[in-house]
Amino acid sequence: MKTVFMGTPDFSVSIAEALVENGFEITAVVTQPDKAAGRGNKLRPSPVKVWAENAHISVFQPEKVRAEEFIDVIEQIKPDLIVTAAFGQIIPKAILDIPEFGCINVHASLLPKYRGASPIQQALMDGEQITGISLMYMNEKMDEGDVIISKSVEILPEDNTGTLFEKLAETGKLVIAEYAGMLQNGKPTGTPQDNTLATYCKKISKEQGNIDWTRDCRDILNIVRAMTPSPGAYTFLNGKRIKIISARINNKINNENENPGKIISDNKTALTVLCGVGALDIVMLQPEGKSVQHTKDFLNGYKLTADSAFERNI
RNA sequence: CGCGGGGUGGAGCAGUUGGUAGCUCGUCGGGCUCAUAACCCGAAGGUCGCAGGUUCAAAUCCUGCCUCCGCAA
Repeated sequence: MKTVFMGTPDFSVSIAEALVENGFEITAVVTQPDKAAGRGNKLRPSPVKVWAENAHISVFQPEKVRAEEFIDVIEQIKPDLIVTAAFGQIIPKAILDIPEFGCINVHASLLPKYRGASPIQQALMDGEQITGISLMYMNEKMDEGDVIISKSVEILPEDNTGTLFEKLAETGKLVIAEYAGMLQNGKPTGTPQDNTLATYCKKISKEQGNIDWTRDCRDILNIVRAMTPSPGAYTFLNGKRIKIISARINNKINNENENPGKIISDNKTALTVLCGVGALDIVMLQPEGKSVQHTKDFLNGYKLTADSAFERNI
């Protein structure tokens, strides 16, 4: 099965690996152009590009896949199948019509819920307890095509975007394997989505990680989970930015608080922050310029005072 | 050349008018206790990121490099 793979981040790499493991012949990989990123603004290739180069697969990085020249490229390759996973661009009909087995997309949610750019983060932010992987045929709309396989994944209270990402990547591999099996009987058929149940998620922004301590502790915890490990949930202490990596609901404080953000600590092991409703026990955090550390270690070197409090702005 | 912070015993930090290093936690041993993650006593553990330079003397000053991290894009 001559396949063209399109994807960009680590999640896509897992899917690409699964394709190879299941006997798909990836003849070309399409990924986003290198961008100046990170410290020093150096050009960084996407994870998928790195993977493809190591596997000696030719890489295409079109600025826009709808460009004529790129469509010509795909026509020349004449793939039997195109697979996308977190690619980041809508594929034009001219390309969708090329492969005999169609264009399929691996999406990290149980469609029709969470169509769009950040299904994993949004599910966590909403406090969902279940999500999953959907394998679907692509059409010209975003994540609206017929679903071929849908596999659910449980979200645990301690999950964050990082851990859920890994679980979904694993599940994605299983889905690919299942799909490979279905191909034995010809082109699989999909089931149309119920558009009335559809929900959408936008790309998340860094500003969403700026913790508003006046909110309910459950909401704040969900934001922390959704924003970790990247781009991170943060707050400020004495003008210094501190990332909250993980936290737990403090089950001794359930009431509304007058001074959200206030820190209650024994300066030894516990660091509790009052929220609008309830409170959170910080488990791991990361001070500006420092590495991730346990609350206990943080308290060891940073002595708090009785009126220490987290603030929303500097 | 985007801006900035840091690399000191296992961990988190202090120590920059230069004089071979200190705190808290942890670890190990002992004690107290019905018991303890609590308390008391004691011990081990560091060529202060690397390489040069200045100096009688550098963790502390200068130069170069490596490396970790925050912000911005």
